[in-house]
Amino acid sequence: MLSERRLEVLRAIVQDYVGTEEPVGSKALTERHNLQVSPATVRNDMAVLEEEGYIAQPHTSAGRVPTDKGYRLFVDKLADVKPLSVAERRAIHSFLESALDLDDVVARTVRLLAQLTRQVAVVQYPSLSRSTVRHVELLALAPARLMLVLITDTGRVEQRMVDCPAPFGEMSIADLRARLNSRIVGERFAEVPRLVADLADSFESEERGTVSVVLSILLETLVEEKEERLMIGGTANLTRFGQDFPLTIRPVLEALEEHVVLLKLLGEAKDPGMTVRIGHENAHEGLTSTSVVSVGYGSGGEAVAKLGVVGPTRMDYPGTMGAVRAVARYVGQILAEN
Amino acid sequence: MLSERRLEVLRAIVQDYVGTEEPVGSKALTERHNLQVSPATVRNDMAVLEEEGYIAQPHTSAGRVPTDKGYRLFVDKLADVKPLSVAERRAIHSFLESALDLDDVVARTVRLLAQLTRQVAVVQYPSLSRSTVRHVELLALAPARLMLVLITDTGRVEQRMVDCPAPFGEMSIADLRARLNSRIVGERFAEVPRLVADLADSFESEERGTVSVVLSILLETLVEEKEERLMIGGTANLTRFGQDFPLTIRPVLEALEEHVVLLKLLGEAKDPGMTVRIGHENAHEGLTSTSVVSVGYGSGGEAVAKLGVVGPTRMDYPGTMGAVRAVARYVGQILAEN
DNA sequence: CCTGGCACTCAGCTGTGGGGAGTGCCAACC
DNA sequence: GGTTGGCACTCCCCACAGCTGAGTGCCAGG
Repeated sequence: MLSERRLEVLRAIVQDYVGTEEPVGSKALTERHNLQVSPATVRNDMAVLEEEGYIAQPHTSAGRVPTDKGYRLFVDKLADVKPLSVAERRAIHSFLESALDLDDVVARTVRLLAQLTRQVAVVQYPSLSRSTVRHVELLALAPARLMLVLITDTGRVEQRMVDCPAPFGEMSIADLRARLNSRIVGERFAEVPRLVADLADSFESEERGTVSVVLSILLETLVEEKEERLMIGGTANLTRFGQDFPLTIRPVLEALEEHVVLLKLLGEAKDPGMTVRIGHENAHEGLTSTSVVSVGYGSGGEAVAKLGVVGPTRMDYPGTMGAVRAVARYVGQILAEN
Repeated sequence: MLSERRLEVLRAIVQDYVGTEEPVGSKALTERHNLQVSPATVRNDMAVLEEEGYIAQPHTSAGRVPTDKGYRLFVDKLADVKPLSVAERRAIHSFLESALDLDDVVARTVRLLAQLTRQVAVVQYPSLSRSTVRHVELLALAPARLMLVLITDTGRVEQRMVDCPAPFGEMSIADLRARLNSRIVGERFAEVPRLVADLADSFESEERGTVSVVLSILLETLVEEKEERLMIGGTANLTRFGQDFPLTIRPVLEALEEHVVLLKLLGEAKDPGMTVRIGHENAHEGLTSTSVVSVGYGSGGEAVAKLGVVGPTRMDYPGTMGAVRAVARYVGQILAEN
């Protein structure tokens, strides 16, 4: 167990390093934080912190830099989430409020997060399976072609083409639409497979083919991990990373383009509150020098999706966490209002 | 007017520079291209080309680099679009064919373009105003709240919330929906304002408020330049740019995040065929060291939107143009099939 | 356990000196 | 007039060396 003062030294190192982006030495520390001890004492503390793996030296005769483990301790024990100012909160709310539709809400959220944190923002669309059904529409496009449109309570709209095995009548489509809607509107999408399981049985045999195709497409649309979408932004902030650049930025940009990777990353964050994954805690190797701060958001008590930011491990954790949390709250509110 | 051989020299310079990313000298030129003349002659030609502004030296005693004007001449007169191989075309088609919906088509197109050209890809969603109406849906969400859903023949779906001045009956909604659809389905969105202008008049006065709110939201959705959306990808390719990096990459990433800027950029390309804007020809200052190759795509004869790539002025123009054109064609086909 | 002192380390900057690729110019040649 | 080989010149780039200074580890004394 580290003494109180050593923790204080670690905190000071993290803060200074985040601020200056340069290894911090013992003398500078005592000058900028009133630790009430001499540089020599701090040096001893640093030696201990280094031995325990919380900090490291880029090379001999350089200052110290926090390790992933050091940031972890900082985040868990030493840092408080920094709440946003009233002005910031107001700005967030009014910016999100004027969104036109869900795409716009998501797009604005991304911009907002990127701007507030000065990092890369990632916002997942509300998951279908965790939303409820607002409406299902079936449109006849051609004699044997339908369009299936799903609308959720969070405003998300998904459409799919359906190629039917045989032509269908206008009446039977209307009938199917009505029956589908009466069964599932207001229900959670996760329940839909159960609710429509026997729907085909109640149709005449010549229509059953069409009905079952429609249903299978409907169910396909709901397959978890296929239905999830996200939007990213603020990649220009990556240029503030550091100097060496194909080495740092490239893999990150590549990882960000792989939405599947990002979705998995967000999915792994099981913590009901905020999750911070630091450096090597991220499984994906392109992201081992970044940290990911994520949190669920939702209109009611329960999260319908996640959002967060990706930035260098050397980031302002309290500020970032504050911004992420605040934005998540307001997005939830906005979704609830629609 | 430049002699035949001087043009040949320019072409050789462009090709070599694009290949090596290094200023090209007279000796290397004569070795790699059989120009049938000595380096000294090439040097004389280069001096002329430089005087005319087609090439430049980064510093005395260095090789030559094409200027924007040089690339312009190369693209206009010296380069042929390089068609893709059969295998590539087949891959494009099968990759796009398995798309589920419009979002997926656009997303796949972006990936494809980015991969083929190894540059940043930009794909605009089919413009609403240049599409035709497939269906309009009105859903009652609350006593005085509607959701308006527009579906185009290109598969694009837009939704908007409508807050009505007064509660409405289920019947009147069905009525409005039916009348709206019968007027505009199959028509081009651009015609919609004209077609619905007098629709409110035919309703009872107590419903007229709701109807006109719905119509105004409908029209608002169609306002050009507000309805346009796009998707970008392949930003990781920016890291192949060069060495100095906040200076080159940063403004480009920033410009790319400004979708408004990109839309304007694409909109400016009036050429019915392919448009290439080189370096300073791009109005936006973040993009003065990039070239933009764009082309319209569409299901029928006429373009419903544009797509293209953004890359360094030092890019493989023939190859890029070939890829952009091919992808645009296949996207058009896929849209037509839906 | 804290502190001042001291020797040591080493990244980063600066300055110097070739090496080499490339140029411009000129005189000769076809 | 266009083309060519020769030649002096320019200047970027790189490698090497020396210096500086921030920072460290260790130790002896408080």
